[in-house]
Amino acid sequence: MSFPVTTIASIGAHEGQTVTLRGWLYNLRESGKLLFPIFRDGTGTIQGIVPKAAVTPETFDTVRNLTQESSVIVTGKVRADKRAPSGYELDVEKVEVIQRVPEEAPFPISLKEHGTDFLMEHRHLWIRTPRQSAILRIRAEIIKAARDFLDDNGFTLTDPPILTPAACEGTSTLFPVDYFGDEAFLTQSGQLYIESTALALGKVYSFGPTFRAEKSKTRRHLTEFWMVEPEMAYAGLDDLMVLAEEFISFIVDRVLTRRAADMKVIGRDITKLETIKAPFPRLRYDDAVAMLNEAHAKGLIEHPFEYGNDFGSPDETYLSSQFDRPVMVHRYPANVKAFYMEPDPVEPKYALCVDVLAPEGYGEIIGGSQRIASYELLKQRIEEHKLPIEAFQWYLDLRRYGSVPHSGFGMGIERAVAWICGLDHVRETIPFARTLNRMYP
RNA sequence: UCCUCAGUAGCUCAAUGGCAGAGCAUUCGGCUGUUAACCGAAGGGUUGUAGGUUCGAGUCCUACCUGAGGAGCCA
Repeated sequence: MSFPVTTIASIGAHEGQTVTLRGWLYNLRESGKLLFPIFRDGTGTIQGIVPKAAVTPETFDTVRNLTQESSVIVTGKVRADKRAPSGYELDVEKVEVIQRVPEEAPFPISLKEHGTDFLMEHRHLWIRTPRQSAILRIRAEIIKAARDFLDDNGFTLTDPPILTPAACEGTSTLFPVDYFGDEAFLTQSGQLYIESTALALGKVYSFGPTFRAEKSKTRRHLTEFWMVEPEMAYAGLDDLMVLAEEFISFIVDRVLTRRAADMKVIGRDITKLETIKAPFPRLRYDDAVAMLNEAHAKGLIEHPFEYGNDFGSPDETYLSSQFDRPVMVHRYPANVKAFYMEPDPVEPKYALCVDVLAPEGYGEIIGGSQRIASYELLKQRIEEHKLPIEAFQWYLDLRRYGSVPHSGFGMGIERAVAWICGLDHVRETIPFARTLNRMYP
């Protein structure tokens, strides 16, 4: 006799029915002749109950001798129970053991606390725990939401190359790779390439991995991370800021709607996300500097801010803490920003750029700008930054043939996930984080 | 690259310069409603590496290794 195979996430639809679950033993508690095995199947966890009097001696012994993370196929009857955290329990009738974890080499991740190094060393197993699984499901939802938003708003996915001949921006440190005897680099941004696809297709985006060889050791940095980068032809900075705030609002709303159970598992305070609705506050760089100076005068931030610099991490944290939703800081001094950014026609010392700072101290999650449309100005900027002009001829072509105002931004997926999940480090936002000191597993 | 901190049982951590300890995990026993269950017992150690000071070093000193947090840089 067989029963429908179901998932724990949808177990409520089978109340009163006998179902089969395929998963693993998460934990086992025992009270005399009662066993309480907790099963997980990748969609959630559910507690089973096995009274000695209700099953065969063989089934009772099998369950009693199960070890953490042994793989099992369980058949039982779904019963609503107020005592259960999820509202349901499983009256176990039959257990088939697929592989029993031997006790002399037990599953390393216990239910107690572990240190960061140990957990990262066992990341391939750590991801089985409820909290980590929930984060990975939320990450998937954020990516899907980002892509759905762009797909449904007329953007075409265009994949830029990952192997590139030279630095896109000439600033970040790149990972070199041997390319049949020549030197190539892993991409640090698809932007220059999607500028060209935007002039071909109008509105485009890329979604893919990005590599930075900088020796950053902070909670906000990975050497390999994922970015989503929309780019729009015939669009200026104001259009870009509207896109950014609607994009983020959509993603947050989608996560709150579809991943509420996972947000509960990780203990995220969602009242801090329910306020995330467009429009977002807009703050000129100069006004942000004024806020920082005022904060320093009141002793709220340690170091005085020197006009003309880019914001440091403590500065971003202070600025974002002043708002209940992401704040868009725009029009930075052109000389601290990338060579390709369009100067403000009103005051050319400012760049038509925007950084979106996430609330709660999560820092910059989006950086974007209107791109220089003029051939002469772009050529001049490339020369000023001492970039190899030959490598940028194709990029200059975009300004030779039908140049138009165009704009785009990049959003770091891991920083967005860290913010939305309320995590204290981006290493938990991706299945296998690549950091300065870690390549294993 | 710089600054700060850490490294002791499988894991998380104690130990005034004076016998190497606890909780969890594992094994055994007990408990019919447990929620990181609880109670009892057992096994489990080259104190990151190398050198030094000392009657005596997990503890003090020097160098190195590994990791963490932060700065810079960035998303």
